[in-house]
Amino acid sequence: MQWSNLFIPTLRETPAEAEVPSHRLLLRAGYIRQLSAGIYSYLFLAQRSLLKITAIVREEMDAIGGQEMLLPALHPAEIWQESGRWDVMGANLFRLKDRWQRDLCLGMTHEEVMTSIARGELRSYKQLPQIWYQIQTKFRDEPRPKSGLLRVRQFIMKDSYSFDLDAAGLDAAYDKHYKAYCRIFDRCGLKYSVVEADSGAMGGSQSHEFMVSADAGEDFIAICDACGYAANLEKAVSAASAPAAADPEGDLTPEAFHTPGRKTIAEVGEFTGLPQTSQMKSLVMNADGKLLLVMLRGDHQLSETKFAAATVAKEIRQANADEIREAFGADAGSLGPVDVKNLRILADTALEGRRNMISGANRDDYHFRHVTPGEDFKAEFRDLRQAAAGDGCASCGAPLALKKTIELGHIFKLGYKYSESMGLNVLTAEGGEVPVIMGSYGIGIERVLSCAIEQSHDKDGMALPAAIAPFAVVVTPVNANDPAQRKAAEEIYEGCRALGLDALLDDRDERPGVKFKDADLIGIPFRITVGKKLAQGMVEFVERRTRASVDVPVAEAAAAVRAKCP
RNA sequence: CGGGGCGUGGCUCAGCCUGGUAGAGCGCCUGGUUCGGGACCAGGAGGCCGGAGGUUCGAAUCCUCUCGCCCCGACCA
Repeated sequence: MQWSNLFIPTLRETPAEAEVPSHRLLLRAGYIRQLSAGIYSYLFLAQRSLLKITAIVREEMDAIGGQEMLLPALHPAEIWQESGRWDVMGANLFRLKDRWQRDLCLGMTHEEVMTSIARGELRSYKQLPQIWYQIQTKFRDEPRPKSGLLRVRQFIMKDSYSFDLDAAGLDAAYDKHYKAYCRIFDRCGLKYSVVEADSGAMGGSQSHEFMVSADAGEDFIAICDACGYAANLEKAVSAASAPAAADPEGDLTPEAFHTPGRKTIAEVGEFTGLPQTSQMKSLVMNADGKLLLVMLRGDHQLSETKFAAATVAKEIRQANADEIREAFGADAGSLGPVDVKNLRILADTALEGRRNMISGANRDDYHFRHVTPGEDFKAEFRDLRQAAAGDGCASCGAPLALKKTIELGHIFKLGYKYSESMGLNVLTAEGGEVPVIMGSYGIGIERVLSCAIEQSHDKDGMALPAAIAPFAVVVTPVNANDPAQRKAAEEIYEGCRALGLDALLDDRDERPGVKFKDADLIGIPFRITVGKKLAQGMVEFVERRTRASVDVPVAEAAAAVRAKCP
């Protein structure tokens, strides 16, 4: 294509609203324009890139036997009510009414629709297994859209669903997806980690996330460089670091002492001269309306995900000040586990075996010293804390690192959640009726592009992987008014096209600086510059990422690009 | 939902405190000179200052309300 005919609205300056690199560059490079908060128009360049990404996704999904469909974005409330998610999803679900005042919503995922198709049609084990997928626009009324295309209210997602007779079948479908996702992200030129994840509201037993490390991300993962263990921070298991000070020996009795105005762990630590690791943190939680006391080491943080899993509660939150006062007779800041009779107490495993620690005394402005978990109070010991940087890896003991990441893809073993709630059953060989076991697998298409930019950019712009760049190569005559340059550039451009390359001819009557800057900005991986060396029959072949430049004869330029592209 | 910030030509911003009906740079259009990393000269187009109401002889500027956008936190497959 000829640049002079195209709509590529590059900006010299960064629009004020953009903060993260991918957002800045998508705007500056003329890929996207914002219509409203979290809602973007994808212009020519973005669309080309997204089409390349979806083509790769399609190829790999088809390769594992996936069958592409396209399902409605507009759903009747009934199917969401059946699965129970009409209520669970709350304000995140876009809801609307039709002219008859019937409730509808815009699909945020498609488990319900897929299951409703399957239950009408899948009747026999002989029809299993199935993998169905689609590439569809999804809608989520995010409380806080942000960071360009990273968190938006309308986005494209590849979602697939597997239907199997039994757990072994689900394992196989899950494994196929796992491998297909690796191939997809490899082909897209991304560096990523696969981590164990919480299956959360989706239900189900096993789940992995495909994460790209980036400062713009909003998820944390814990990762062990030594053995490869990696998990979402919500779920990561670790060996707690050693306490900073040894516990006092002996079978000591809790002893109250006055701590006027000392409420936080840090304040009590300063007051007692003891490190945070010698203290216990008492958190009061409300799980489905019941209060629980949670004990953690002073320097640890509660993982609400682990807590929710331990209590099997649907709704958890921190208890409010009134609830705390009523149950403990003291305010937060002076709470502790000693003599707590009527509440269930959960304690983190890092407290198991510790002795003679500090805790609140359930009396304002008093704490206890010499509190021994298991002796001075009874508790159920569970892994409840969030892993911290420097904790030991649970598998090999090497220190864990925390990384900020963007979630690109997520695969779930759903189990029977939807087949049971929505009545998707098949007959077995024995003639009995059993629910179908399902899996659900998503990829955020725009996030692939955003992550590629986050991973591959410099001060001049994007440096996209060739597989997903809107064009593979741009042919740039330095002086568009020089007939010889023009002719050579056109020949090379046609040569590239003949070799099946997506080529762009920068035929604009602009100064060379402008053309180079724009080419760098929009991230075309290769550039052929037709300039003064044309007199010797040579042109320059420049690689965007490395800036490496080699002179090649005009007749060989197209082939040189071809050799570098996937 | 809590906290903070911002809405002035396509973009970046000044003007607002101390009211007198709008500016710069970039971009855009025309002509000319240029042509290897965002050229130069000359001429030109483009803004009811987010919206509504109020104060005032007079509001981009002061007051009230409202809408929108961004950031931090909470929340979040």
